[in-house]
Amino acid sequence: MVILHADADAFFAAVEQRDDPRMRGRPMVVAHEVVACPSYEARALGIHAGMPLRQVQRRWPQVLVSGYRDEAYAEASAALFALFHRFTPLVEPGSVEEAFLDVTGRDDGDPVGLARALREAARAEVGLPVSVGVGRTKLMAKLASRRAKPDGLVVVDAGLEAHLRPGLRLDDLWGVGATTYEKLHATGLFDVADLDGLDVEDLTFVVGTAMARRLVSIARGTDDATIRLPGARRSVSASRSFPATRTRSKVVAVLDTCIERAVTRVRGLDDPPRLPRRLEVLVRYDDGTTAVERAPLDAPTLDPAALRTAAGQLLEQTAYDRDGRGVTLVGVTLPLPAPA
DNA sequence: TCTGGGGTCCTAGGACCC
DNA sequence: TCTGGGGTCCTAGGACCC
Repeated sequence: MVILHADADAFFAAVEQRDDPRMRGRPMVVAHEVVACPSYEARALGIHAGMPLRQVQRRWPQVLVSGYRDEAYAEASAALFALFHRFTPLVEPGSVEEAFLDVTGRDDGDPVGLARALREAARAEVGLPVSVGVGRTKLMAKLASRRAKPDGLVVVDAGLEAHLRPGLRLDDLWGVGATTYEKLHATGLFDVADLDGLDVEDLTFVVGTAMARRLVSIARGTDDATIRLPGARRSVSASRSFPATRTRSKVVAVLDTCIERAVTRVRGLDDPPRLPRRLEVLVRYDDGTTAVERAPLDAPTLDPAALRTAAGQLLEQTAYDRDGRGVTLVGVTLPLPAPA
């Protein structure tokens, strides 16, 4: 198997730098209140996603700021995926900016040449830097692309894989987050070599069945190289953060905007559009906690007025305006039924 | 340090049916 | 009338990803 992991570098920032010559080579961020994506030049200063924009502007006045241009990102993403599909039909999206490609049998025995061709085409035709990792499994390709960033190419061949695999830290594994690592750590397991000789039953009581199977297959080198083609979208959500507020009209106005955005995106998905049967409202407070309220709709609908009414009721259930905390984000999620 | 604005998948448990 | 076994569907909530 030959798997590529192709990953556009600092995607949102790179699109802005491509389209606006003044941004090129400069520290800049795509942000709205909070940094969503810093350019590599900005990262070099110590700026990272999630920083409040005001803090960035105070400390680094030279940093340029771009707002979001959703349409430009969607277009760039589509161009990227069209390019991926020229190399193979077996493309598994990871996000708008990255994908696994199974190019087994398509590389003329030269995976490096193929990966180079992909990077060059992305640069020439889409105008974006794309890092590529090559490996025998998705995990190895992903590790390789991580090492390749920014704007690089790394190959993990069989020899390097055999060398690397046992020493991989469990919290470096894609799919193992803080919670799972904590459980493994508490059991005395730190790296892949520690899994040697354990089987699924041994690990199930620690991390659950699905994770136990994954870990055992990673330890044995039989982990996943299967490309899963994308199915229909399962949900659409829209949210917006803002400086902490307890003003009801402000919160409701932002929520209404989110509903409009989500409805527009759902309509763009299918024709005729799938109608949500439920609605979720998300509220984040300035103490960092998050509340979600959900309820079935009276009838499946994309009518903004009906959704606003339902969302308003859910918002009231959060008691957002009565407990003294400030609200810093609101959003809606529309879960979508499977296509007919 | 775990943010923002998106998403997916897994698991547990309840409802309902035979 | 009650119990038990088994299957499916749905939802809530958590973990994880970029």
